[in-house]
Amino acid sequence: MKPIYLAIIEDDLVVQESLVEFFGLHPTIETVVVTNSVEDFLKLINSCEKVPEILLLDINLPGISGLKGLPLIKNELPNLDIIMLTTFDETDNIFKALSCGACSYLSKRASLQNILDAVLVVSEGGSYMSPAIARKIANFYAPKKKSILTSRQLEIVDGIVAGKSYKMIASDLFVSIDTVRSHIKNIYKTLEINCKAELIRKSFNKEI
Amino acid sequence: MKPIYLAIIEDDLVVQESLVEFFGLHPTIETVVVTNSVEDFLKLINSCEKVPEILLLDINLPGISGLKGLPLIKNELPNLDIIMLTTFDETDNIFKALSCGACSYLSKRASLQNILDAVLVVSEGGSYMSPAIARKIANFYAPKKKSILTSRQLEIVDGIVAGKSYKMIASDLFVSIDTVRSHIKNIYKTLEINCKAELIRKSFNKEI
DNA sequence: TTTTCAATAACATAATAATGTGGTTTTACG
DNA sequence: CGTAAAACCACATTATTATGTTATTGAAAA
Repeated sequence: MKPIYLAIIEDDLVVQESLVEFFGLHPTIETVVVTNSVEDFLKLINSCEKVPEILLLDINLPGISGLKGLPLIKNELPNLDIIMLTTFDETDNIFKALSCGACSYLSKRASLQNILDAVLVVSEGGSYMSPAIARKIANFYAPKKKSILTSRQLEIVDGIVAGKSYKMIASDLFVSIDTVRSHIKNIYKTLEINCKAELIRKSFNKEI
Repeated sequence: MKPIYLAIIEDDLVVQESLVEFFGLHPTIETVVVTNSVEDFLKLINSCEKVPEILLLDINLPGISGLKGLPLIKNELPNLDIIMLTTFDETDNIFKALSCGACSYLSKRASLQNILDAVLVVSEGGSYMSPAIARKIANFYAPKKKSILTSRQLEIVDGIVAGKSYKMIASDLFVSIDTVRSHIKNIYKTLEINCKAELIRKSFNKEI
C-alpha cells in the first residue's frame, strides 16, 4: 500500500512534535516535511524528493499566517490537500480558508485521533470538518427567520439582484418606474444602505 | 441525563426498522415519532407529548419529498435540528437542504454508527457532514483556476463589489476616475456583461 | 525589433440610479 | 371608525454609471 505523504507547518514545537510522533506510529502515513513557518516550507518544498499530498497547516503562524500562506502554497502545489488547524473557530477565517482552497478545517482542541481521521478522510478524497465548524457552515446557509422587508420589496430586490434596471423591474411587475424608485428608496432606508452594490452584497450574504 | 428525543421519517420499512431498533438500544436516545411520510409526520406532531429535538429525514420520500418537506417541518418546529439522509450525493440537493435549514447531511451508505455519531454531534450543537458531502461544500468555495481578468482589473472589481463608487475606487488606487471607467469598460467587454449588478453576481458566484 | 497588451487618461454623451417631496388608494388591525 | 402600513404614482434634481472614441507609455512576447 502506497504511503500517504504528509507535511506539517506548525510553529508550536510541542504540538509539532506530538504530531510528528503520533503520525510516525502510523503504518501508512509518512511525514515528509515539517517546518514552523510558511516561508521555510516554501523554501524546502522545491528540494524535496517526496512531494507531500496532504498538509496540516496551522492558521496562526509568525510571519506569513496560515491564511495568507494558503494561496502561496496552493500556487506552488496545486494538488496539495490542505487541512487547517485552528485554535479559535472564527467564522470569517473558516470561509476565507475555504475560499483559498483549504479542504478541511478542524480545531486544535480536536484529539490526535480526530486529526488522523481527517488525514485519512482527505486521502480518500473526502473532507473533514469538526462539528462546530460544520455547524457554522450550515448556519451560514440557513434561512433567516423573517425579512424586515415586505414581500413586494423582496420582489424588487430580486429584480435588482437579477441585474435588471428599474425600467425592467417596473415592466415586469406592471407598475410605473416611479413606484419602483419609491420602493427602492424605502428599501434603502430600511436596510440603511444607499446603493445597489450594498443591496446585492446583502442579498448574497443572506442579510435580507 | 436528559434523553435525546428523536424523530424519523423514512419510507423504506427495512431501513426504518433498523434505525428504530438501533436507536432503541441506545441509553440516552428516545425515538418519539416514526413515520414514513412528511404528511404523516405533520399530522402526528401536534398530538405528541414529547417534542422531538432531532429529526432524521430521508430526502427521497413518496408524496412530499424530504427537500420540499423541510420548510414545512421547520415552520411547525423551528428549533428542530434536521439531519438529512440521502442515497445520492447530488450537489444541488446538498445546498438546497442547507438553505432550508438542515444542519447535517449524510449518505445512507453511512453505517448506523455514523448516523448515531451525527445525532450525538447535533445534540451537542454541532453539525455532521459525511466526508464526500463536506468535500463538495469545500469545493464549492475553492477558488477557480485562474481569472481571465488582469490583477489590476481584479482590484477594480474588488472595489465595485465592496460597494464603492468609481470616484472612491479612483482615489483608493490613486488614478483618475477616467482610468477606472476605462478599466470597467474593458472588464465588461471581457466578461460580456453590461452592468454592475452582473459583475457583483459573477463575483459572488466565483465566476471571475 | 516590431507588435501586443496592460495601465493610464481625457473628453463626450446618454442612460440609469439616488434622493427629496408630496400625494392617492387599499388593506389590515385595534 | 380611525389609523397605520403597504403599495401605488408623479415631478424634480443631482450623482453615478454605461458607452464610445482616442491616445500615451512601458513591459512583455513574438
